[in-house]
Amino acid sequence: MTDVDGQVPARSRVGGMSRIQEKNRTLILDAALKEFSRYGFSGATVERIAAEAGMSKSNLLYYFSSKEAIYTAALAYILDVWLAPLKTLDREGDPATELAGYIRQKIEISASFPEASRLFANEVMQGAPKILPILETDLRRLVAEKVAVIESWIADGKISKTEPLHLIYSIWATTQHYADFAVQIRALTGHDLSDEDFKRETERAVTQQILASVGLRLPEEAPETA
Amino acid sequence: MTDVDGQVPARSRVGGMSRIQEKNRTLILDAALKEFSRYGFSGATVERIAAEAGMSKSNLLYYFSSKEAIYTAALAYILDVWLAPLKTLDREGDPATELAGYIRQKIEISASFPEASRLFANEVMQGAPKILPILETDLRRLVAEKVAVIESWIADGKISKTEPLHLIYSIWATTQHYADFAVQIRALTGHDLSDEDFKRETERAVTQQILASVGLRLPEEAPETA
DNA sequence: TTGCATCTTGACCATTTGGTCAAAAGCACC
DNA sequence: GGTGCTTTTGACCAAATGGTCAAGATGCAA
Repeated sequence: MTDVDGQVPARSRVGGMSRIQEKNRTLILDAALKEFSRYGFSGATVERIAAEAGMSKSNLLYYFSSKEAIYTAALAYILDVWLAPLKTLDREGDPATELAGYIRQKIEISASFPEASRLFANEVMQGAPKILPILETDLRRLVAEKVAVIESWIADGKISKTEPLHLIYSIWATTQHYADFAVQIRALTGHDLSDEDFKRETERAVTQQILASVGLRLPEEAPETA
Repeated sequence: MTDVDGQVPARSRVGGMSRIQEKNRTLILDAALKEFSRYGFSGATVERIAAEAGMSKSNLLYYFSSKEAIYTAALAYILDVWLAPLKTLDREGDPATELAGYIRQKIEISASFPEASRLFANEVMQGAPKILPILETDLRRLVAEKVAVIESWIADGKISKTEPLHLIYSIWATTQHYADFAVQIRALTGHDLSDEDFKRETERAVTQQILASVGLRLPEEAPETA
């Protein structure tokens, strides 16, 4: 996770921060996520973030030394969540199940943290000024690893011949699309991933499509928890 | 195309504008496209757009009354290009050829006007403040029409049963991804759609994937023009 | 060349906004 | 209740930026 941090006021309880600090930093990061994802870095204002977090601008700047520091911290705040699903792709597992699981997680995140998706998209679209280093190291390594997994599936004849990178890109693209372009989708259909039915249908459609592209079919639905 | 316009200085040659006006408006719109797609609406500065267009800020504001007017005009400037490919989907044509053609056009645009793609993505991600009305009318109508086309293909047994909307979304998502997330892709692979080989490979991979999802295979490559 | 509309610009203004600072309010511990 | 840290805030500042304006340059028809 390289440098990415947001400076903590001077001497804090060793190994952690005070209750107040912890609470406020979280409040701020949540507000920042909302603001930055809605308006982008330049469009966001520190004042509004502070208001959303329920404190004065000065106080916010007591916790984070600058707008940039808030932004960077917000990015770091979501990055783990963002990358976690890919890490679960397991070479030993059944490809259909693995891919379906990955897609389910991605869509779940698009549904529950659309702001995270948009923040990330925004950052990358602006040229990834803050996280390019991470993309070039951590993400690159992770992706290379998973490309190898997919290649092993191909080699074992478990899925049809495919360009692993493009497979990954299209999973990213399709799943994130429902968060990033939610407004457009809503304008066209009135639906939204916050709509349970639409979410289920989306997950099914995306999964079916991706699996078909590597010659697989939908795995059996996991029976309801009942 | 609803309202979307950018005000022309007072009395102009009936039915058109002077040479200078035409030239400068184009210069400005090109510069604006670059700037807005790179920094988003708020992050863009009129000064920089003017510089890029090779004129003073005051002069730019002689042609467009405000930053917002430039932005709106830039959106209108790209909107046609943006929507054109979908219009070509022909019910009478062969589904594999039609879809492949559509995908080719989308990727072509992602490659040659990545700024257009990013500008559009940016606008939609910010809640489509300017073009929501267009999405809800023109785009909605166009999409409904093409959904019907796809449904007719399904009814005729030409492609396998699919959710037409999701099919369209995934074509949008995958093709635009290569423009919007170009930086990320470059960070991972060093490649880019400006790379002819990579572009060809991408087009092939995306087409293959989309076609497979509806039970089709790649149509024969059109032989080289030789 | 003159006269007029178009075009172009620098000086200027008001507002927004990121960030500083010193002082006040809380709070914990003796 | 005093002492010293942490937390909180309003007043304030400087830079950036969108937009105005009056004056000057340019192009063009007669």
